[in-house]
Amino acid sequence: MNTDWPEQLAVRIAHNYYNLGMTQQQIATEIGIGRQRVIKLLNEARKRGLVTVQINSPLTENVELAEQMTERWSLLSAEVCLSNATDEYQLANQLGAAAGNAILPLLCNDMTIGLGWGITLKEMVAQLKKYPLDDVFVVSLLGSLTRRSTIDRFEAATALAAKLDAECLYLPAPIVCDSEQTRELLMTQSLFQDIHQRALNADIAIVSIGGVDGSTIREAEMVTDEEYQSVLAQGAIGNFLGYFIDTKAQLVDHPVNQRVIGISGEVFKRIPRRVMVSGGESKVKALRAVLEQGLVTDLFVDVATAKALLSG
Amino acid sequence: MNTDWPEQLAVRIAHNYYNLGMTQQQIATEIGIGRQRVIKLLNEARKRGLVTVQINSPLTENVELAEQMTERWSLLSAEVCLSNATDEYQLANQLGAAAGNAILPLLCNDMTIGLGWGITLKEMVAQLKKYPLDDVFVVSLLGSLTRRSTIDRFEAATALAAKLDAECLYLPAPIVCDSEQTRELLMTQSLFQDIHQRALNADIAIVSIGGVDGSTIREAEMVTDEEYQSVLAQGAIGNFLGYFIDTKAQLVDHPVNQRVIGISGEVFKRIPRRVMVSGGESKVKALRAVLEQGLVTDLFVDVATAKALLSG
DNA sequence: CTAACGGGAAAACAAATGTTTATCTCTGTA
DNA sequence: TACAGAGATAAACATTTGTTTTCCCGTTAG
Repeated sequence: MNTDWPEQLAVRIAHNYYNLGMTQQQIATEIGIGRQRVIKLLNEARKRGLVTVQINSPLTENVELAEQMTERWSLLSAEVCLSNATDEYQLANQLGAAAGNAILPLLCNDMTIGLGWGITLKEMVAQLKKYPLDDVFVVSLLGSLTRRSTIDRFEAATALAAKLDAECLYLPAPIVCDSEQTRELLMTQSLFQDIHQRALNADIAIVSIGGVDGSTIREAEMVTDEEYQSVLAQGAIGNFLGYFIDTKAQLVDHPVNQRVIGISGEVFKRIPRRVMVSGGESKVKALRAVLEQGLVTDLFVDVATAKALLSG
Repeated sequence: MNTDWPEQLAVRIAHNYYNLGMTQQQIATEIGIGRQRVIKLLNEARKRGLVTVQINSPLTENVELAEQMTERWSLLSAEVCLSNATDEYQLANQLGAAAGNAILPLLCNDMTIGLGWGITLKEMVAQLKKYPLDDVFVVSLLGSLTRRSTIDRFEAATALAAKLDAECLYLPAPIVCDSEQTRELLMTQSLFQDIHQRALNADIAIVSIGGVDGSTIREAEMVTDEEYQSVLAQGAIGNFLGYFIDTKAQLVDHPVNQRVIGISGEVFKRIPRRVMVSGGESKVKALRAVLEQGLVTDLFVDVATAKALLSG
């Protein structure tokens, strides 16, 4: 395209500049040409691939994946963490460590933090360092009791509140009630209403997602196996904020969803900052659905999950 | 040595900076850290080898070799040219092309140019583009006639003068006289003296060197085979400015050297700019000797020769 | 021969980069 | 609790880098 390209000269300049660290002016005077010629050749050398900058790190890929996701789903931020996890617990642990560090700067005084539920968030909070704030409330976005016990492996709100010196408000209700009637009854209680309202007005929400295999869901005995199979058959691909959702992140039309103590996607969207921390092959479908609907603003996943998400 | 190094952050910054072309300030604000932290991490990333700059060109090596030679022998300039030559002629041709381009900028009006002799210089001059100057003289540094003919394959002064619109002064004498007496006689001629003086006062000299195999020397029948063998036995490793020199670039103590019409190293050194254009395995020893003695200020060689020179 | 054309150099300017200093917050230690 | 030390930010400053404008010179087309 151009006239003849003085490669030897360009190489010499590039070598002096990048390897020897000379200044462009020095190079120009030494060779006896104008400084802007040095600039031009340096730029062209990069355009032509004569000069290449390499970033040698296993983390390089992570950063690139994070950027692609930020771009694709218009996120405020995304972070991909390295993981060699062989089971769900390890993954939650590693993901939690990375997410915890990144989330702290988002928190400040006089904030209300809505918190989800699950092993990932529990792990994240557990690894969080002490970070005292003033006048902060941590509010459960979902019911917090399971059928099995009152103190369980998945509840994170209390622990987070402790780390932040915050007050903890949690919904004294199961995630999925026994019946629609129970749900109605609970929801009319004024205390319950207060807390629920508070959750809706949170400044930031930190949530995870339940995957298609439903391991956590079943372990917690949120629903019976029969119910679970039934809702799956109805098109459920995961559980978000207590509700079973389909590939469009819409609530599955199934009686179980009528008994959930949670908040719907549309209402959830009113919370300005919505951080998703999740990972694992079983959650990819649900994650993608939630992302496509713009339900979250910030995303933390592991490499494998990021790749899976982007490849769809 | 340091505390923990935030590699993920560094990678992210490096990626944004080098691959995406963002400004350091942009990166700092986007991530929410200070600009000098970006600078520090960027620098450290390079120091740690996290970020690598590669120059992808076969010429890269040439430039590096040239720099090493410049450094090692305190040259004003050096250039190494790529060559795939299989014979002496090709090499002279390629070397000449590179040297010619690089030499032109050294020439200017009102200059006296001392010129050596040999196939390399002849080739160089032949490929030179027309470059008219004013009041320039081209002077032979050596006798210019061989035993074989008056117009020969090695004389370059006339051709150079033509390219430069310069006047050509050449020594109407053989390089090596038949006898010491002939030399004495020639040297007393006033015309001869004039030209010789002129050569000594040249502003720039462009010379080559005769190698240890003496191919050119014998082809030109400068000396007889017997004489050549004899001078070799005396320690000659090459021919510089007509004289046979040893590994210290000193004149070999041999009758042939008494019959040479040329100038000695010490006198030659008075010429401020002394450009050597040469190459080939057979010339390495002689070249190194000349370089070690600081006899030249500028050097043009091919890759193979450069490597050989530096490896000694 | 003249008139565009294009590349390169010089100069002036704008922007980015690097450096220094002061200050602040954590951290570990006495 | 008090106190040095490391690491980070902010601000001011010096230097380097990039861009724009203008001019010169050699080339080329008419």
